[in-house]
Amino acid sequence: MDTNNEMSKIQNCMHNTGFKLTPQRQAIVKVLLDHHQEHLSAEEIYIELLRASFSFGLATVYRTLDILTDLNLLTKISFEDGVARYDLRTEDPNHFHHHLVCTQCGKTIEIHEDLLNDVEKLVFRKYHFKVSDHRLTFLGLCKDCQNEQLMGDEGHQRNS
Amino acid sequence: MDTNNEMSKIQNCMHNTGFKLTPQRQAIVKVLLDHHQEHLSAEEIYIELLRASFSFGLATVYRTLDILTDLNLLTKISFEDGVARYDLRTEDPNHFHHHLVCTQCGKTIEIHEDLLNDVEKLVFRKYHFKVSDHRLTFLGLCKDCQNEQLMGDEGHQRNS
DNA sequence: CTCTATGCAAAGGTTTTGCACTACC
DNA sequence: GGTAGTGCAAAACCTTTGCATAGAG
Repeated sequence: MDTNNEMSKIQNCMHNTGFKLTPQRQAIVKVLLDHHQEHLSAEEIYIELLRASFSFGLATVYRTLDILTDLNLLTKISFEDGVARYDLRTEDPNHFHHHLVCTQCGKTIEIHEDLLNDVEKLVFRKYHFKVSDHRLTFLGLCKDCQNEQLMGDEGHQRNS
Repeated sequence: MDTNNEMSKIQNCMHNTGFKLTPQRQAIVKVLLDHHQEHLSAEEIYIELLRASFSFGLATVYRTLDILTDLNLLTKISFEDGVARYDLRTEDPNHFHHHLVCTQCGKTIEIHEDLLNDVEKLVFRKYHFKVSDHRLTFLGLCKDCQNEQLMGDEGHQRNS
C-alpha cells in the first residue's frame, strides 16, 4: 500500500471538509496507516502514540476517530469483547475484507477477498435491499487449534 | 415457533447442567422467547421484565444472559452502538440468520436463510479455518429509503 | 438444610463531555 | 487574532463483582 499517497488522500479529505490538520491528527492517521492490517482499539492507538513519544490525550484519539468515521475514511467495528475497533477504508471501496476469529486462541485472521458479491446480488433481488457495505465475521477453529485438538486433548492448549 | 416447547428445552438444558430454575430466570427466558425476532439488549430485557411487574436486579439479567450464552442457547452480538444484544439460538443449529441494517432509517431486517454455505466451504478449503458460526451484517438502503430517495430528495425523510 | 441465586451498591472499563488553554489557518 | 482543537478530569455509559440475604432443590 502506498502510505504517503493514502496519507495525503486522507489529509486532503479532512482539509476539504474544513477540519484542521493538527500534528495530533496526522500522528493518529499515521498510526492507522502503519497498522492498517490490525484492528486497533482507541486505547491501542493511544499507546502507539505515546510510544512514538507524543504527549496525547485519549479524548483526542476518540474525537479524531469519530471525525474519520464521519468522513467515511474509517470503519468502526465491534467484535464481542466490548471495545470498538477501527479499520481504515483505504483502497477501492469494493475491496472488502472479512474476519476469521478463532474461538480457541482468540486470534483474528483477516481475509482480503470479497466473498459476498453473489450473496449481495441475491439480497438485492430478493429483499430489494441495496447493500453498500457489510460486516462478515466467521467464528471457528483456526488451523493451529485444529491441529492441537487432533494431536491430543490432554493439556497443551495455548488457550486464553 | 413453539414457545412452550422451546421453553422446556431451555429449562431442561439449564436443569441438566445444574442451574436452578428460579422465577427470575424463567421470566428472562420468556422475554427472550417473546421477542425472539428482535435483538434486545440487557437493558431492554430488564425494562420488559419491570413492565411485567417483576421486581428485578439488572445484574441478574446480565448473569442469566451469561449463563445462557455459555450454554450456547444464546448468542451475543454487537452492532456498532456499544451495547451487547442477544439472540436466542432456537431451532436447528444450522438455521443461521443475517441482518440488513438500513443506514438511512436505522431499521434492522432479519433474513432467515443461510447464504453462506458455499462461502464457508471456500473458507475451509482455502484457509483451513473450520467455521462454527458467523456474523453477517449488510449495511445499505432498505426498500423504503430507496424509494424515498427516488421520489424526491427535497426533505421528507424518515431519518433519525 | 445447604448451597446457589438474588438484589443492591459499588467498582471496573470504555467512551463522551465541559472547560480553560493552545495553536492552526 | 479568532475559532477550532487539545488535554485534563469529571461524568456518563454499560457491564461485572462483593456481599449479605433469600429461596430452590
